[in-house]
Amino acid sequence: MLETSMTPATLPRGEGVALWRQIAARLEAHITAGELVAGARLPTEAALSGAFGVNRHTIRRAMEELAGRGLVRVEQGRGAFVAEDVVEYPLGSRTRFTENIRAQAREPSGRILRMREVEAEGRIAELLRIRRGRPLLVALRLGMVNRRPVVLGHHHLPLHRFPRARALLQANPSITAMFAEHGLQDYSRRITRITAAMPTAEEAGLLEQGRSRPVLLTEAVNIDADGAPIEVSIARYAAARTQLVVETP
Amino acid sequence: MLETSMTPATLPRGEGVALWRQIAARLEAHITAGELVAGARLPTEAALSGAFGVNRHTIRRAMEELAGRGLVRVEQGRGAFVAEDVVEYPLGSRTRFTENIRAQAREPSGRILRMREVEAEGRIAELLRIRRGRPLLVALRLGMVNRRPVVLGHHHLPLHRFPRARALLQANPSITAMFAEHGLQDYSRRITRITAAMPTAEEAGLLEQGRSRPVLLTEAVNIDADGAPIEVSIARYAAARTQLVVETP
DNA sequence: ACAAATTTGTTCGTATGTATG
DNA sequence: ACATACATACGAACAAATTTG
Repeated sequence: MLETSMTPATLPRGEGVALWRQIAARLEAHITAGELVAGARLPTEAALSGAFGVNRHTIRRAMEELAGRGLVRVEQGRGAFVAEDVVEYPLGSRTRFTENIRAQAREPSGRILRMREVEAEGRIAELLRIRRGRPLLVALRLGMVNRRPVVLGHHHLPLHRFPRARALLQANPSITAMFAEHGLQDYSRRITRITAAMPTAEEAGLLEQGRSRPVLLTEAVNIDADGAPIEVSIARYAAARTQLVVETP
Repeated sequence: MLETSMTPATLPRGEGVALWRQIAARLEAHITAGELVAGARLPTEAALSGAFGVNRHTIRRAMEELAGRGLVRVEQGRGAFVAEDVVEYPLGSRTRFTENIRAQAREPSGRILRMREVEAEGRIAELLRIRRGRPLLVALRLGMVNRRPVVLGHHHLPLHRFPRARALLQANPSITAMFAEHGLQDYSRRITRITAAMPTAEEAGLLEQGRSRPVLLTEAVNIDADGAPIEVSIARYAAARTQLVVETP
C-alpha cells in the first residue's frame, strides 16, 4: 500500500524543490500509476505527515495543489479521496443526461429533491414564451453519476402543457420520461448560456463539494419539434467533476 | 461622490410616491448617468439610510428593486456593486473575439502580456497533432471589452507553421490577423471544453476580479480549412462578466 | 488559527395611510 | 361608519458572509 512504498521518509531538503511539491508529485505518481483507484481514500494527513516526516501543513499544501488540479478531493471530517474522472457533458441539440452518461460507460441516476408550483414571471416566462402568471412546476433535481452528485438543476415546466408532470416526476425522476408520457417523443436543446459562480452552502452540500469550489451555471431552453419552448432549466454543475463540451461540426 | 450629490436628504414624503421608489430612481439615475461606473461599489446600506434619512429597510427595498432589474448586484458581507454588463460570447465554429464584441456594440481590445517559446508536450502536442518537442509559441493574451479585461488566454501556436507569429503578435495582438498574415484566411473552432476554477492571484489581478470569484476555464482547438489543428488556447474568462452561449440550430 | 470589524440577510414587532367592500 | 387587506415605513436584534489584523 501507500505507506510501504512511500515511507522512504527522507525527502531532499533545501535543494530548490519545496517539500510540498515533492510530496504532491509522489502522490500524483501513485494516483496516475493506478495504485490508488478513483474514489479510494488517501491516508489521513496525520499519517502522511508522519510518513514523510513533515508538518501537517506541508501535507495540506500538497493536498491543496492536488485538489486544485482535480486529482484528489478533500472532504472535511471524512478524508481525502482520489478524484473521480471528469464527466464529459456534450452540449448539442440532443443533450440528454442519461444517454450521455451511459455512453461514457457510467451509471446515471437522479433524484427529485423538491417540487413546487409557482406563477411564471420575468425571465423564465419570457424564455418559455408564456404570459406571466401561468402556472409552472419547478422541480429541483439532483443528477448523479456512479452515485456521486454532479448536477443540480431547477427545471421549469409549464403545467398547462405538462399537467401530470408532478405525479410523473414523483414516480420517475427523468425529465425525458415525463415528456414522453405527455406524448412528446422528441425535443432538443436550443440555447445554453454558461457562466460560473460560487455555490450556496446548500448547493455545495448537495453537490458534495467544498464551498470554495465553483460551479458551472447553465441556463438552457429546450424546445419541441415545432420550436416551441417546453422547459427552461437552470443547472449547477460541480465544476471539479464536469466538463461541458461544445463540438462544432 | 455619491454622498454629495445625493445628500439632499429630504425626500418628499406622503406625496404619492413611495420613498423606496424615489431612492431606487435616484440610484438608477446615478448609474445610467455613468457617475457610478460598472463594477463600482455603492455606499453601504447604513451610509445610504443616513444620507437619505430613511430606515435601512427602505434602502434595502430600493436595492431589491435594482437588483431584480439587474442594475446592481448585492453580495452578503461585501456590499452592493453596479452590475457590469455581461459579454455574450457565442461558441460557434466561427468564434472570433473581435468580431463578436463589435457585434455587441462594444469596443474590443487586446494586449500580449508574455510570449515564450517552448517544446510541444503532452496534451497540447496531442491536440495539435504534432510530435513532442516541436517548437511552439505560447502567447499570453489579455482580451478586453470597453477597456475592462475579460479573458486571459494562453495561445499555443506551432512555430513551424507560423514562423513569424512572434513578431506579428508583437505588432498587432490579434490572433486572427496573425493567421491572415501567414496566408490563413479562414479557420474554425472545432471543440471547446468548459469548466470552472478559482483564479491564481496573478490571474485575478490581470482580470481585475477578486480572488474569491471563479473563472470560466476553456480549452479550445482551432483548425484550418483542411481540418488540421492550428492553435490550442487555454483561456480564463472573468465569470462575472462573461456568458458563453451555445446555440444549436 | 483566531478574533474583530464590517456589511448584508432575516425575523420579529409596531405604526400609518390607502383602497376595498 | 366599520372591518379588512395591503403596501409602506420604522426599530431592534440577531444571523451569516467577508475582510482584515
